[in-house]
Amino acid sequence: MQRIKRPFFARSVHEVAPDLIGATLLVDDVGGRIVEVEAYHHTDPAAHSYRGPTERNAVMFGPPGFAYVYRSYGIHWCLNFVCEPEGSASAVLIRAIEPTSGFAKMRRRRRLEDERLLCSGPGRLAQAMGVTRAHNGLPLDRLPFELYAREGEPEVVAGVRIGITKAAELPWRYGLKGSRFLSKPFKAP
DNA sequence: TATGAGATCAACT
DNA sequence: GTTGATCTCATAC
Repeated sequence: MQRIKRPFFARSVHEVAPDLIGATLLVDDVGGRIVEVEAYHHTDPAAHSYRGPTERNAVMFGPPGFAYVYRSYGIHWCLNFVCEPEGSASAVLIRAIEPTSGFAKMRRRRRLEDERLLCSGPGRLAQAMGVTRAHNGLPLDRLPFELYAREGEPEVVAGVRIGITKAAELPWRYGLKGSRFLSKPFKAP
């Protein structure tokens, strides 16, 4: 498998997001195939970067190809990939993964048997893969991250984003068509 | 199947 | 003090 390098992320978040569907993401050898993502652009009221830099979102304003990890609802961690030229503060939220390696670790961390629910949601996949604040600002082309390009062209579907109230109508959610590991189904065309 | 509470942190009013 | 890029568990249809 071909490793994804940092320049891959130095493009519009709207190109990078669908291109990530089908790619393989591992953190300390635990992870799988990316089946669902959402794009967040700095001009987007729903993006953390919309109102400018803060201590939390500082990584989003840095160079592309780095991980932005934040605390969600005080409970969960969520993993993003920073995109576009440095300073444009756009990122892709990784929302669901089809587990392919490290099942034992994921089950232990999640205290859950059901494979389908191990990584089907941003908070769930971060917990299963052991992603925390410690990963915020780390480069995606170096350990503990491993990111491999997809082979072939998967069928990608788009839809409206989930769980947000601002700019909720924008169709910036992308998924692998027919995957049973999506956090929620995409509406039929 | 669907709705509701609770957990609990950082940004914002 | 309120809200949110969430998830789990409980209770009600």
